[in-house]
Amino acid sequence: MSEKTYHHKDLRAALVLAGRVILESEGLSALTLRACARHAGVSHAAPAHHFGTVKSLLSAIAASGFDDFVEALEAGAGSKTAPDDRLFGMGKSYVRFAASHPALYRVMFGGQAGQEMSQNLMESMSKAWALLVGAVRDVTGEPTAIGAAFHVWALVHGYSTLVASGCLPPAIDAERELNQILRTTHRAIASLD
Amino acid sequence: MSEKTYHHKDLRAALVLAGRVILESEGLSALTLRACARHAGVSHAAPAHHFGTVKSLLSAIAASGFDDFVEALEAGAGSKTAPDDRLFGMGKSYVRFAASHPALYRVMFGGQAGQEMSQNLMESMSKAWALLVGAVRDVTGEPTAIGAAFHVWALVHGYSTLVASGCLPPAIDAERELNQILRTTHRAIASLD
DNA sequence: TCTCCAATCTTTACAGTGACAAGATTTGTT
DNA sequence: AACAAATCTTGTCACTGTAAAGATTGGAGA
Repeated sequence: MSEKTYHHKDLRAALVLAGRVILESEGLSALTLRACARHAGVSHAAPAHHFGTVKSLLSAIAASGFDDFVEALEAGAGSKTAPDDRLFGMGKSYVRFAASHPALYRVMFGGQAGQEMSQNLMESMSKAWALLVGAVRDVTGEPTAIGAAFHVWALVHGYSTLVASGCLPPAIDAERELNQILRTTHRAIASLD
Repeated sequence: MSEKTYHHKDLRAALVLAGRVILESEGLSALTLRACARHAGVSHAAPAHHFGTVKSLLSAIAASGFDDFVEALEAGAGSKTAPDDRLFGMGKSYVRFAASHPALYRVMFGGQAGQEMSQNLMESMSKAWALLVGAVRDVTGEPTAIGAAFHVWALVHGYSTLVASGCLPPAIDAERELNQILRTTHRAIASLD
């Protein structure tokens, strides 16, 4: 890789990556266009042509995060065949992802989702949602398990944000509590409704 | 009220109020120390002595939000006597608050809670938590209903953030769905465990 | 192959922001 | 009445987002 070329290759991806690194290491307040530019070794105005506004960069980072998120969910379901096991695996992976990438997770969901989501972001998000609906449908047996899926989503999402924000009350073991909650909810949605 | 006095009275409260107004009307990105100062009719550096850093202002706004939040929860439980009704009322008020103050709600919980919470914020938050634990305890009959309370909290909090972020999937009626979810969870935590 | 154009990056510039320091005004206490 | 502490103002600096104009590159058509 040539060093001092005018830096042509894939700056857009490099900036997104730099943004994610900064996000995890220094927090959201340190995530600036100029910081990403420095991190990528380009001038401070280079990101402009790729992103224009800073919200656009945030949106791209969120989309990138959702891609990894979907991967994690699929890995969580894994090679298991029993619907219950698959849903439990997804739920655990969901929370684990939020816990290990708290700042990213907050960007993914905290960005005024309904407002100005890029098409790319919208798609990545829908993918995760479809994954969840499918897993819940296999458990409940309903043809369209939207209601139950939303129930599960709200539960796991809420648990994740609480954990990612450090709101977990003391004297609660995260893993154990998650198991408990998932089991209870599973019973509730699998039996009736 | 004298007009051109050196502006002595309760600037701190005025700044918090201005911050909340800006937050709801123009969003988080417009919430700056200088904007609050302008809104309150003082110089740009006036907030410094009251808050110092901008995170301090955010923290104060969050605390103020939690105070209103606790009020709303109490009003939601209202004068009802049946534990179930009280919990349901609180849950509905919880979501309604988040839906009608989305930006504020995000500040209340998105602020790296475990990190640098002011003492004031910590207390206001604990108050809401205690309220919830009490209501859940009355429903389940457990002496310490921490687990079940956390379950309910995660559920309602997740639902709220999804609604406040506009992530509600189309073809879902918010009120109706909330009722459904609350009922299902109520059955689950009231029966066993 | 050569030329020219569009995409990409750099340089320069400007308004806003957070934070700090030093000075002005007010309040309260002795 | 006088002094000290609290409160607000003015001035300043580094940093940020954004825009405009100039430099460099890669590729398409001759």
